[in-house]
Amino acid sequence: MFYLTTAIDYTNGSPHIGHAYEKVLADVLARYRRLRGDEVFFLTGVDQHGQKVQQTAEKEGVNPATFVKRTTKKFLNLWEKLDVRYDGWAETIDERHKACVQAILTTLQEQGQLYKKAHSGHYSVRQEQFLSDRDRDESGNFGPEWGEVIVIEEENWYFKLSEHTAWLKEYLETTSDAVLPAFRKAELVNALERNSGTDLCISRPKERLRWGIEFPFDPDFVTYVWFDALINYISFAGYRAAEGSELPDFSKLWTADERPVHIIGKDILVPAHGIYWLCMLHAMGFKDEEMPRLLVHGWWNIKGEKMSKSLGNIVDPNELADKFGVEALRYYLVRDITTGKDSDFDLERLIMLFNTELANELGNLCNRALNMSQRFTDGVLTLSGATTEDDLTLQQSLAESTAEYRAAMDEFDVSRALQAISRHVVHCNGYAERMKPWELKKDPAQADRLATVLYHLAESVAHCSVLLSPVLPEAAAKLASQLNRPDLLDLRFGDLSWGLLADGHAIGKPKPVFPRIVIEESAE
RNA sequence: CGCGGGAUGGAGCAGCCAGGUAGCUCGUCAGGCUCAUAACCUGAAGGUCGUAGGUUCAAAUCCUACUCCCGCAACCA
Repeated sequence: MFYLTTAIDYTNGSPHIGHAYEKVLADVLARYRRLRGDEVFFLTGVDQHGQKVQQTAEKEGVNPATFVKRTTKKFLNLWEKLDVRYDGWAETIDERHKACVQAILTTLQEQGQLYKKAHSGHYSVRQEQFLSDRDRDESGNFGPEWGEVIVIEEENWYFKLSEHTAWLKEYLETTSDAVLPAFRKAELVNALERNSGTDLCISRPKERLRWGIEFPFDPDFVTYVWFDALINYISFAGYRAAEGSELPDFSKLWTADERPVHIIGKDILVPAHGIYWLCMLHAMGFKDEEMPRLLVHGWWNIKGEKMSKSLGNIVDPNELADKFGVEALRYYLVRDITTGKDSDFDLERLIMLFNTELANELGNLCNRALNMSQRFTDGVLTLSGATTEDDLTLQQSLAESTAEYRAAMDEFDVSRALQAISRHVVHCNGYAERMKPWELKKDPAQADRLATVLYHLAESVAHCSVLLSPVLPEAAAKLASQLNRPDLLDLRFGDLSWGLLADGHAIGKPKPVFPRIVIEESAE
């Protein structure tokens, strides 16, 4: 079983292009693994507790539960719109999740992994948070943005993180695929060296934060982010689930032979996932070979700058999907970035990539191939002709592209996989140009040759539609249906050998699947 | 000596981990084709791979130093 998760999004605002990227990437990988024939469980969801939610809800004069329901809906709607198909949906206000968190806390408490300690420090009454030296301005004072700053003492629960960092270091050093890509691991290891010896504060007193999960053995406290949000990866996978919870069977999802993959952004690797989460799992008794692999993706920047609310350059995925189509957006998000690195979000590139690679190259290939079959052979494919060098080269091109596609996808490099498809598409267009079926049809003596050429083109389209299906499920379905073989999408990777289309198969009528994006008004 | 990323023809990128003719897309220029979504195909111009050293028969790729840009300390994938 391939168990794939994403970070869960904080329900304090609206989803932006980065949220969409992560989920589309996960969806593509999940669909690809299904294509490979693997059993897949894809979990995503939302993080609904915490102070920010509590504050924003108060500001808007609603209770946090209502507020959270409203923002959660925005994410749910977006995933539906973008065709993100998950198997499990995590909401941290879910009672089953709370029960799991509390069970884990109880066990760790019994095992002596938690302790209570008083901490005194500078506290901003306005911002409702403790301040550190980093929050001081140049002159060493806390600026007016913090309002009244007082010194208070507060008790909290701590997790003995320091008892696990030695293990973590060893684990990271001996596990090559603990963090991908490799340079992210280097970052994590360095951070670990600087940062060991301290424990992790995991609670907030209720008078400060009500909107959270109550400590089972100390009802004056709620958990603070780590022992809540991070737990979602196991709570919704059925870890310590009660009878009749309708959650999955944890022992089947979380296995050593196919370790889970967590897709996360680069910002939450250090320290949240790379240190806290792995140490938490270790404390719970997870073995090295059960540790999740962390697939760390980069960010979409805007003209070289970070996307942020304060800069006002947030890109809204809803708008893009409405304007250019879901398929164009999905394609762009996984095509124009190398998994792990940052990329620049550029509308012109979105349009350019869709128009050239999908509309012009692939779309046009499909359209011309099917159209010629319809016009020249009444849509019936036949295999009677002899196979020439050109035909074999095309078949080889397809085989190579398919292999490259697979290798790239297995390394989570969707962009490279898509380029491999493109390479074959271009080969096919060149093949059509050289074979000139439109000339062959003028000579009745060439009927067999014509049929062979058209078959090679149609067969290529069939393969491409299958390969494309993880990224563009809707377009793939349209292509398969135009080929009169909607069942193509039920195929597995291993079925992809030459000859998907049978002798005598009648294809359907072509209709452009990727209409070019034309920018009418240059306004904006 | 904080940590990390980036610097490759006009633009955007890949290649670097496992050295061996510098690759892709867009753009430009010149041809060709007409089955097709003004789509397709062919060819050309354009790069001393940030700088300076080093290792090597051989360096974009490994090592050292340096320069510039961007992140990590603010909401945020």
